Amino acid sequence: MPELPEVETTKRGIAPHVEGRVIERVILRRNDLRWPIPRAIRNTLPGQRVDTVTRRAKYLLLHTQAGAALLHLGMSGSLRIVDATAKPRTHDHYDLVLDSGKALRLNDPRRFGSLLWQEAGETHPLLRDLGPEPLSTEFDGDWLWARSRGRSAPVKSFLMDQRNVVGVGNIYASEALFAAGIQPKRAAGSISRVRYAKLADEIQRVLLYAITRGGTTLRDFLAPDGAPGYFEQELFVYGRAGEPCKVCATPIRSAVIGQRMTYWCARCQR
DNA sequence: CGTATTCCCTGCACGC
DNA sequence: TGCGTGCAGGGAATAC
Repeated sequence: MPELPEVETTKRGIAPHVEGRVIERVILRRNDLRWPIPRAIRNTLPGQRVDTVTRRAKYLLLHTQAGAALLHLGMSGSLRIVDATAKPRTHDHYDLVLDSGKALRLNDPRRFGSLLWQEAGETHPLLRDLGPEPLSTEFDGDWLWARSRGRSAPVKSFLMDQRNVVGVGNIYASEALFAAGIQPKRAAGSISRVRYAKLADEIQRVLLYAITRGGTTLRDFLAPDGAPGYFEQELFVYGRAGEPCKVCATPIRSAVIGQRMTYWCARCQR
């Protein structure tokens, strides 16, 4: 399940193969993923040169003179650079065929991913209301603190709301809250400025660490498998219900918060 | 406006 | 061995 570190790793993996290349043609093996694939992907994108590849939240943007293709991996998507002639496998939904003889190919079994189009000079509606990038300078504890005043929702749900900060998915929300010693069910508005400073730091630390780890597998973008950005044995709470806390040995608890499974240590997190 | 719930989809773990 | 069931998850849409 790609979270921000995986998407960032994917960006770094594909950029050298895609930037400066012309997309010669687009092969769509179905007309929709999460949403219908817009006409411009078929009509406008072919023939365009990709100037840069950037990331916004969990979207990858392939920028061209005419506009940008927006690629989202959903929860099961992965992108690989393949030979354009390579036979597609099950769930290979589209190819962006490059003038290098390679193709950028999406595989996405659950089809929660998307392929959208943003006209040059415009911002796609789905990107309009997004909060700050967690690794940017505009994101810090004061931002979270100010945004959370008067909010009764659990801090974990608050963190996963893309309007407050983007890219903090289910795994990293649990992990960052553990690292900051904050109980995930606590109302967002009841947490002090000082504790939000710690939380913001931990969010950045956890994400940066995962990106570092993902970076070690960048070469695999030309190989069959994707690149995980984290390793199970390095998780402190996620997926460890009933197992001993790695810090204090108290059994890790779990509960559904905001329709998402959440893990925490009742002793380390208050 | 903020919060809670529903929905999309498939692979996999699990129980019989 | 095979089948049915339930669950997971990003996040927009919908309901309240």
